[in-house]
Amino acid sequence: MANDARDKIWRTVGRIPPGAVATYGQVAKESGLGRRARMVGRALRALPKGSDVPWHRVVNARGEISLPAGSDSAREQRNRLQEEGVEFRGGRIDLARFRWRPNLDELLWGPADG
DNA sequence: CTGATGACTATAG
DNA sequence: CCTATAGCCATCA
Repeated sequence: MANDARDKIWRTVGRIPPGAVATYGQVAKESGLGRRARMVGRALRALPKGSDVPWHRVVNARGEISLPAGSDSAREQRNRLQEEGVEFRGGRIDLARFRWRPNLDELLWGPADG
């Protein structure tokens, strides 16, 4: 169905470990969607209310929360990230330190064996 | 159908 | 740091 891309995105976001963040473009690429970064935002917006998907671990390419400043969702995202140990400096996250590296997961945990 | 919008990004100046 | 431009594409008016 037309929600294939959305499901892929949700699965990819679900793989982001606590304390790490990924960018929209990164999620798109990891999901095999190329440059459709906007689709990622669209998919996250469509998340059901009680979803387990860690949507808060997705930020824009500048390491900032891309939700409307001051919105409940933006505050929730920031709170959750800070609870996980992600640091904000001047409203930004240092992607060099907190960016999710799927490759590193494979190196440490193995490609798919779990 | 057209045109604007948006939880985006890369590049150029 | 900023703005402008171009690419991307589902969704809405």
